[in-house]
This record gives sequence, C-alpha cells and structure tokens, in this order.
Amino acid sequence: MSDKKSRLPDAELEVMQVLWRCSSPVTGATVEAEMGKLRPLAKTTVLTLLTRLVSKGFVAVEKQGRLGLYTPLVTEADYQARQSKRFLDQLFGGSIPAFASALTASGISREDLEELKQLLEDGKL
Amino acid sequence: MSDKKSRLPDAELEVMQVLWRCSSPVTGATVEAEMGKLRPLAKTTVLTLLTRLVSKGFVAVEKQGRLGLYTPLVTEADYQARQSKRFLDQLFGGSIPAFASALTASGISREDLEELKQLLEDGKL
DNA sequence: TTTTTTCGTCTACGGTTGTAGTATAACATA
DNA sequence: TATGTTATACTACAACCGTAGACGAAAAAA
Repeated sequence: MSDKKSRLPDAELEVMQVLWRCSSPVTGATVEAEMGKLRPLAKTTVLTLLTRLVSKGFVAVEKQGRLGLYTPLVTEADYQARQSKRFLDQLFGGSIPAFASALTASGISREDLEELKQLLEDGKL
Repeated sequence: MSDKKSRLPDAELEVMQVLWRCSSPVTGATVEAEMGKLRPLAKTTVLTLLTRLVSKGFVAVEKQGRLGLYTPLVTEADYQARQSKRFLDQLFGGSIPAFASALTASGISREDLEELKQLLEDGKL
C-alpha cells in the first residue's frame, strides 16, 4: 500500500529475513518460532510486525480459514540492492571507494577484502 | 548522553553533514542557511535537531552569551565506519562480496567499481 | 530608550516503531 | 455439545522523529 523504496524498521526487517530464509508460504507460528530462537518475542508482537509488513506491501497473506500464510513479495536481493544504493548515496554520495575505505577503518576482515579483490579481478563484478 | 553506536535519524544526519562540511564551530544560523539551500526548514526545526544531537552526544555546544556555537564530537569518518559495519552486518551478515554483488544488481556505476578495483590492486585498501 | 529583529528554549502534535495485552472467533477435544 | 486451545484482530502505549509555533530574552536599530 506504500512505496517499496523505503527502509524497513529493524524489527520488521528481522521478520523479513525469517521469511526469506523459510520456504514460503509460512505460518505466523513458524515465523514466531524462528524469531524466538534468537530473540524471544510475544506471539502478538510477531503478528503485528507481519501485519505491518503486509500493509506496506512487503508481504502477502493468504488466509486458510482463520490461519494466515505469509509470503514475501520483495526478494532479499531486491531489498539489499535498493538499500545498498540508498546507504551509499546517503553516507558517501554514492562513492563505493569512499565506502570501502570507511570499511577498512572499521576493522573489517582482511579476507573479505581479498575475496572482493578476487571477484573484481575475475570480472565477476 | 547515550551510546554513539546508534544510527542517527535522517534529519539529524543531514545536520551532522552540514557540521562536517563547515569549519567548526558554527552558529545555528549558519547550519540553517546551509540546510536551507537544499531543504528549507524552519529555524526552530534546525535548532531542535541540533539540541537533539547535543543530548545524544554527537555535538557540543558552546555558549557565547545567548548564541550557541556548535561543534561535531564525532567525525564523519568515524560515523561512516561504524554505520558501514552496522549496515553490512545487518543486511549481509558482514560479507563485503555479498554487498558488492548487491550493488551491481542495483545498477551502480561501472566507473566506481573500476576505481575500487584500482585501489585494491594498488594495495591502498 | 522604545522598537524591532534575532536566537533559543519549551511545548506540541501527528506519525512510526517496538512491544504486547485483551478480546474474539474458529478449532480440537472430552 | 461443552470446553479448552489457538490464531488473529483490535487496542494500547511509551519512545522516538519530523516539523514547527509560542513565547521570552537579548541584541541591534531607530
């Protein structure tokens, strides 16, 4: 019901990540169980988050009687791509190198940089 | 007054970016003028944002009489580094390559990738 | 010094987010 | 069928955000 451009609040993102990890469609109970593994939340809280995601157009719900089956409408790759661009624009005026150097300053793993270098050299990016 | 780890809301970030661009200390009026160039905001709005930044410990204010002189307490590089890590962790489980491929999917400029490649090859990162 | 402009604090208000209790309606079970 | 069990929808509520008006004090101008 609204623009998919926007960033999701942390709690809603966590729910999306569960949805992306599970094979859809998924029941609310399943989402709650998955979330609860790391972060115990009341059932109703998870349901509220799901409902909000539905009204934002990020998730579809299909009713089997009173039971709801949830399916993500936005793929993880899609969300990642949009948010990456947004982040880069907002903090670095869109410059990847500027971002990369910020990362080194943040003590990111050397291996990841190496791997990235490989990808670039192999023309995979 | 609180943890510097946290992400700033968009409006507050914009104010910080003005502060980072100007040579400190800066008066509220200056900030307002700079902000207004792109996004007209009421004077009081800018002041409110500055005050919030002060209470969050991101900005220091020094009073010259009734006039406030504002200085950022967190450097841009510092903020960028922390947020980059946070972003990477939250969306990509910390993997830079995963992030990089999301970027290509988002239609990021070829030149930026080239530049990044150069930096990596020159060992600058 | 009276008036006007300026800078800032306080207060406000609608919307969002995190979190969950309550009520309700459908389902399973005794 | 009577009853316990759920899954969901509604309601709530405090904190936080974006935005700014009201009001007061200080400074500048007349």
